[in-house]
Amino acid sequence: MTPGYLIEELKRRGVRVTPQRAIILEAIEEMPGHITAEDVFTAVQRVNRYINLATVYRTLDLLRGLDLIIETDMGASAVQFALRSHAAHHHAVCRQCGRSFEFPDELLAPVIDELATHYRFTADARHVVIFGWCDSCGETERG
Amino acid sequence: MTPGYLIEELKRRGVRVTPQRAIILEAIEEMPGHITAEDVFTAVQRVNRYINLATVYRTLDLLRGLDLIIETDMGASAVQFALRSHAAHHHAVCRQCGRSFEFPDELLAPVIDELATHYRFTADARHVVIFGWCDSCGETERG
DNA sequence: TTCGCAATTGCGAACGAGTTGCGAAACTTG
DNA sequence: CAAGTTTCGCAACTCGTTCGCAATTGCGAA
Repeated sequence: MTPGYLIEELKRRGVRVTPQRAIILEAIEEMPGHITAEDVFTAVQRVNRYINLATVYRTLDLLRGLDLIIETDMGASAVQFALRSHAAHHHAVCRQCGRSFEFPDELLAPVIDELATHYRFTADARHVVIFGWCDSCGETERG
Repeated sequence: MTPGYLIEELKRRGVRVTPQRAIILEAIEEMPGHITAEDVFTAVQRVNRYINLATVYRTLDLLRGLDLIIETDMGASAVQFALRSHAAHHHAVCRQCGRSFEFPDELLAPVIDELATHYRFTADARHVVIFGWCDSCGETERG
C-alpha cells in the first residue's frame, strides 16, 4: 500500500487535510484489518495527545462518505471498519510485538477460490490479516 | 488456547466487553476443567470485590448462548461449566451484515504451512478471520 | 499580506442501548 | 423445611457515539 495514500486521496478530491486529519489518516493506514474508533484514537494519541475523540469519529465519517473505508456494524458494541485498499496486501501480524509482514496474494488465492465456490462467500481478496507469532517472538512465548 | 481468547471472541462478535466481563472471562480461562458459578465468582472476587454474583451468572449465560462454554450438569448441586475448546476452525465474516461463517482448517492449512516454512511466521492456526461479503450482501455491494 | 468566510476543531453535555448491582423471589435437593 | 443455587425486576450506571457551540484554521480573493 502506498504510504500517504489516504492523504493524497483527500487532497485529490479537494477535501481539507488538516494536521489532525493527516495524523489520523496515517494511523489508519498503518493498522491492519478490522479496527475500531478507539483503536485509531489510541494510535493517534501516541503522536499527538491533543487530538479529540470526536475528531476521530468525524474523520472516520468523512472517510466512509468518500468510500475510502467500509464499516461493519455488528450490533451493540463498537463499530468496526476497514480500509478499502487498492493493492492486494495481506498481513501476518505478530500478536506479541505487533509487527506485521506482508505476504503475497498467490498464497491465499486457493483459499479465496474455495470460499467462493463452496461457501458462496466473496472474500476481500485484497486485505486478509492472519495473526500469529513472528520468528523472534515465537521462541519465547507460544499460544 | 490463546490467552484472551474469550475477550477477543466477544469483541469479534460485536458483544460489549465491559470491565466486569473482562475479569470474568479471564478468570474462566485460567480455571481448569469443570467449574461452577461459585468457583468463577470467588476467583473474580479476588480481582474486584464489587462484582456481583448475578453478573457472573449473566456472563455465563451469555457465553453459553455464544457456544463458548458448555453446561455439563452432572446432577451435582451446582451446574458445572467447561470452556468449549473448539477444534481449529476459522471465520469468514461479512463486512456488510456482520454475520460469520465457519470454515474448516484444511482449507487454510497450506497457507499456514507456507507461512511457517517460508516466512518463519507461526500463524494462530486456531482462529483466522477473513473478511468479505456473504452471498446475500455480496449482490448489492462489492469492495 | 491581510481579509472573509466556510470548514474544522475541542470540549463538555447528551444520547440510547446494553449492562450492572442489589435485594428479593424462586427454584432445587437432601 | 432449610440451605444452597439460580433467576428476576428495576433503577442506576456505562459504553460507544453524536451533538451544539464557540474558537480556530485553511485558503482563495483582494
